[in-house]
Amino acid sequence: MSTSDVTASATAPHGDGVLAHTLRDVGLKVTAPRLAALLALAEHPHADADTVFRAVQAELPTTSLQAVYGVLGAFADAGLVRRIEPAGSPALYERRVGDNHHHLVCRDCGRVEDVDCVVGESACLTPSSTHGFQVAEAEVTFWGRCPACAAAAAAVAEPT
Amino acid sequence: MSTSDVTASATAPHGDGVLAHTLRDVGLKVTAPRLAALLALAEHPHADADTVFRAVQAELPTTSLQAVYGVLGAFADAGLVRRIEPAGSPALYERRVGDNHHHLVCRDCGRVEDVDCVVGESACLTPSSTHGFQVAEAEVTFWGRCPACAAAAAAVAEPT
DNA sequence: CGGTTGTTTTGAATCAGTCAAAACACCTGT
DNA sequence: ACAGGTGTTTTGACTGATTCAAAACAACCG
Repeated sequence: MSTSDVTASATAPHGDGVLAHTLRDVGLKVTAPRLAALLALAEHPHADADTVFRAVQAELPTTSLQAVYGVLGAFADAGLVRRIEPAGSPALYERRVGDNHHHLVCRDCGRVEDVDCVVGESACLTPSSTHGFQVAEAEVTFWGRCPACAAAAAAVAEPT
Repeated sequence: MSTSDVTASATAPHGDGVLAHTLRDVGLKVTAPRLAALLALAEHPHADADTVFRAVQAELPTTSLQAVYGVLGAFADAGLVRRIEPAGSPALYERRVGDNHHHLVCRDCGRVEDVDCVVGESACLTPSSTHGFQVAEAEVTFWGRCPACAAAAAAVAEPT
């Protein structure tokens, strides 16, 4: 069985499920590639364009990579997904949005985990000096080593 | 007059000034492109590789872009400069290093300003949940609009 | 069910950065 | 002072991620 059965009705080519409503609610047309991309993002909470592409392609083999870029761009513009770009990685997309959470990134393998805001929204949004900037958002990235990479590094250092 | 007179002595082809010592102190050979790059970074506190390249080229026309990438990479490895990669910009290099400061980035024009750490080093380094990661560093980026872009945006919205 | 508008396909191009080998030059030791 | 070894720079090609543009297509409104 596939991950989602797209039931066609008389008026809605791609069904009327939760995902379809999610799209319509932000004024986007409901298409198969978009539904598949939403599903892919649900399964891969921090996916790059290529990961989404491959997941979408598994269900819809004719989908092009450019379509995925278009879909992800539309999602980001609509506020449906957040786009993050950790140094050294391609852009990642996540559905968890609007809650001011931050990220933990492994320097070795690039793995990303979510972290709730440390010091509360207001402190996060208040730099000591703004240089006259209108500050809209504070983005926090914690860099470190994930458990797997820490274990691998320890094994190399102490090969017994 | 040029920005720096490189005085050749019997033993040191590229002088023995402060910048040369900076390089020797971290075990790097002193070369003209490296001195020029250090100067360029002093004049442009958040410069991308191309900006450094053009500044170096002004003094040393034969310098290649790849040399600049090499120089900046060597500086970063030696801890002489910090490399930041704000989303949507190419990598930027800055000489201010080791003081855990953060950045204010203009969403419109990409301008970058330094900001001292908001809540103190320890709080910055302590996420609420680490998912088992060994956290080494917290990077904070404040996104907003610089004064110039805010004024430009206001002028468009209110064209009178 | 037809038309409009927005989406996807197709194909090409750009930008930032990396890789590799050969020419070169800094620095050490004599 | 000078020659050698090692690290740097040049030269040239190449990759990965993303964007641009035009034509074919499909969702949605009436």
